[in-house]
Amino acid sequence: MSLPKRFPGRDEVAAVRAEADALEPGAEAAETRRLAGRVLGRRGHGKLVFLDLVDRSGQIQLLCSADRAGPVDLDLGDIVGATGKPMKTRRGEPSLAVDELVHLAKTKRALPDTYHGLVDAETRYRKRYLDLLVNEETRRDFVVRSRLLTAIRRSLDDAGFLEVETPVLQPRYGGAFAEPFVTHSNELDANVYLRIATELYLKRLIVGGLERVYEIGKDFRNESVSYKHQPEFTMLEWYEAYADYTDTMARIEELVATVARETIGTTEVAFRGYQVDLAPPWRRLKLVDALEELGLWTRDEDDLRARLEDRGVDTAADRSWGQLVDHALSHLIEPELIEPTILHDYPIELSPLARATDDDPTLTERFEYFVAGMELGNAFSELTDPDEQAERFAAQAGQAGFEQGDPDYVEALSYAMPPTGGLGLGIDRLAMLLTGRETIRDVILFPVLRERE
RNA sequence: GGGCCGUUAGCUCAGCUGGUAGAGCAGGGGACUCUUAAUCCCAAGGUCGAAGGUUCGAAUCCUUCACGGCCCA
Repeated sequence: MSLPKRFPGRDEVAAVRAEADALEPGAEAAETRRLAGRVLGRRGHGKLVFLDLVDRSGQIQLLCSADRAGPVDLDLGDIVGATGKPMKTRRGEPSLAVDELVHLAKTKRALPDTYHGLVDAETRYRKRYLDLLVNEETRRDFVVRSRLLTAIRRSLDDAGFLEVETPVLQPRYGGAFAEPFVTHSNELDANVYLRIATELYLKRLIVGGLERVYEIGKDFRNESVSYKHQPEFTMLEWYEAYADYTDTMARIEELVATVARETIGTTEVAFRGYQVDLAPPWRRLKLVDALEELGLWTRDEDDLRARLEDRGVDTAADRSWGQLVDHALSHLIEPELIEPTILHDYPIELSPLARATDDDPTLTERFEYFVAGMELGNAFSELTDPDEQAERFAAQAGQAGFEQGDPDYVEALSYAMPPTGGLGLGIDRLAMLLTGRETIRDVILFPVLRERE
């Protein structure tokens, strides 16, 4: 027997539920409604059967009496279409009194336990469809993620930004310190890299006069996996001509607060045991002051290494003063930045694409911002001078894990780039914050896992 | 890469110092017209992650491997 290929005129479960909820217990509405979804609960009572029907909008009880809808023959997990009238049971449960129930799809396997849900982390990630089916919170959190992206786009579009797309496959990778994935183009007979950042292409567009651009897309970093790292992750980058990093600070704190209000209805979030308010203004803290407070501000590499070792930090892998500062930042400062904090004015050695500050040529107009001990993103007043950019690249050339240099990008700058404020925001981390999920795997539908067998 | 923990029925979990595998839910059969983890009765369900080893006997002890989780690098 062939099952129906469509079910037109469908109503949303949540809407019908609201309609039914407004009735008096025992009452039934006059209007017919049509619902479709998956049956996740059944309470048989002889010729009266109660089903729990779930669609993306919510859950409602179907009341099927044999004399009205005929016998009910289905398994938990089947997808059905129900036609009937909104009603409220004598016990006050909003329901649909079913006149006709049709099978739209039949399950051939038993669903995971709908009471305990699907708990096993590995199965939840490998078979996300089951996680979504059975765990309402999973469904809810991925809706939040989707709305968050919509809210970001709306905010930036309203502010006059253009959404653009730049290459994922790049002949030369840049814009961040990271290990790339390498692949090969048969046609070009050349290695190409999966992008680690969109930065250098987006700034070419600023040179080209697009003034305000952003891209939301995947970056790829061939590095370790942790609760806040995945090899494939989603990043927002924007670039705004005629703005500096102070303008960017104002824009990001406003954006995050707006997105939070639009997606979860509040700027107050609970994350990793902390309760934080994302509403601006965020705390501003100079990196040098933060280091000084810890007794770690020194320009001397050996001295800094000794002070870090005194605090039990293993610096064996750090091969420069800059790396030591970075290590101090991630191990000793970042975990303490609980309230939303903008940490600014980074050493020039760590910031080859950022413009120097007016007061101190060894520092740059760069900031990173943190919430609940986790970095959300990175931003700066963009270095626009082609000669200085070429020198900065040269200074880093050959150092493992550092910026590779990009002559084509330097050439673009030589056509004059307006002063520009740029920013990156880790979308997955923002999703973690807004959903309260403690691991990035819980906000990425299909996180990386090793292949079985 | 290192340390620790985990892997038993479709799902959630028991299984003691080694004696040959259990429950609840789901799935099968039946009863039941206001239930909501509905209830009740019946029957069924397993390469105990994999491979070796110790032992009369291994889900249990040992070794290696796979996958996952947490922490560290």
